[in-house]
Amino acid sequence: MIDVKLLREHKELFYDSCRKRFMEPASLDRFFALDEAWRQKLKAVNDLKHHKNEISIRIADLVKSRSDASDLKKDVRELGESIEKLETELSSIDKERNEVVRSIPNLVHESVPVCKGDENNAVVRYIGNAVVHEDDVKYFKESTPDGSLFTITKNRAVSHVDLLEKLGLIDMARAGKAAGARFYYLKNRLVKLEMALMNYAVDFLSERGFTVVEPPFMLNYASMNAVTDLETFKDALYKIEGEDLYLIATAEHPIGAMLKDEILEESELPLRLAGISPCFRKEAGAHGKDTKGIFRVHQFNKIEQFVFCKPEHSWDFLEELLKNAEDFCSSLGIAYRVVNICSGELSVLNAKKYDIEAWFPAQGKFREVVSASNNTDYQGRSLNIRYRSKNGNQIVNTLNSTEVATTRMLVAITENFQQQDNGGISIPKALVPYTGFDFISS
RNA sequence: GCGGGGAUGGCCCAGUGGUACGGCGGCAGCCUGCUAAGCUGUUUCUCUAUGAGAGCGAGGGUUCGAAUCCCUCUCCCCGCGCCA
Repeated sequence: MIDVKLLREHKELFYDSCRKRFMEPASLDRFFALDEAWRQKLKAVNDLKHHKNEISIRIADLVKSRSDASDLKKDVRELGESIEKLETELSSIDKERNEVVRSIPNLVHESVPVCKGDENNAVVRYIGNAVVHEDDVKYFKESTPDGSLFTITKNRAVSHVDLLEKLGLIDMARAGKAAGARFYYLKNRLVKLEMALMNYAVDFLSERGFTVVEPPFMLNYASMNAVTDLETFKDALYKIEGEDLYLIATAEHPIGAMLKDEILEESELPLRLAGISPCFRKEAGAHGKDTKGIFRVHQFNKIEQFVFCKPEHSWDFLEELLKNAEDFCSSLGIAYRVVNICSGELSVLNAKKYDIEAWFPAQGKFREVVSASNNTDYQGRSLNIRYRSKNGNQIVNTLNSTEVATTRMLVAITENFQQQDNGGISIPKALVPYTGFDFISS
């Protein structure tokens, strides 16, 4: 959540941020109305309580000296009733105000392009040498900076669904029968390839100073509500029936919640954590999108980068996390572009977000494979994670970024590394030490 | 799942109905050539702040008054059961 003190003292920052997000500032107006009512009510309640405490102390004296206190007791009982009534009103105002505060989005960073729609995201850079079908050259050039390196081909790459089915590496039909749409069975060498991706990513981040963590795959309501904006995400999260448990949609959730309500030493920061977990998503709003194959699924594995740091370092860390993910893509030989997500498409938590979009030659498109966000102090405040400093306890900043989401990267590899002559898939060199083979054939 | 024990400020810990004791650590100041020691103050949250309110795992209840008594729940420790 946002800093309520900052909101009171610099309301213009928040109205400006709302405008950048193309949101009505209704929640801000509502907050100020409720806050005013709350303060008045609080003052009244505190005055009554003060009075009550004073009388209680007098009663204590009377009781100690064995005198009669029944008149005073009657007064206090009546006071108690007034207090109870006011407190009920106060807590209902407080509850609504807190809900309103939680709906106020993070401040948008000044470097974020102000506009609506993914098509207006700013292209930051393009890296690699994409193989582009001749029909897609126009789109490719429009989607990348001038002078970007690419290779034109006349042969359209086969879709991952067709190729993987043909090679006996996935079974979508039976997954549909057993579990439903957007589930999959991976088979044979594709399983090994996925494990190789995960092992490689874990080693990659370990070498860059990350502590590898396998977290709980479910969280309780309090943790989930603190680590993410549950109102927005409840349609994306699976709830366990009859239990206070939600399946995680990313390791970001349990890693963030890991330090909930803790006070860290300044010397412990920054903390670089690499979470490895399955991710469960309802994809409720994605009807009709990417319905075939394993590009958009209800369950996938992901290695996630997460950083807890001091506020003055978080913008450097956003670049570091992005670099880690970029280097990983590059090392696999996947061409990609980096986009700076525009203000209208940011989540409530984000101050700024970069996506890495890999080149998918069969689709003839750049598609999201990585998302790197700086949530500044927004998530840290909801989680109540602080660190000791000379100026008192301060809220940590949190950042997260995909390192690799396996299913999307398996699709990228399948589309980019398929062999036109023999219909097989070659394995990116960096992964061969992990797979133990360098080719998948029929 | 069953039985027993526990949860108090950043940490440790006292507290059997009268408004949370003491220690450690941190911070500030004093004192000594420096350092250490010592001494003094301070230490959580909220508010319209020379003041007041809240806070003893969470939520209810009894009471003028609850860390303390009662009920429900959570987590941790010990033992039993079950178990990859």
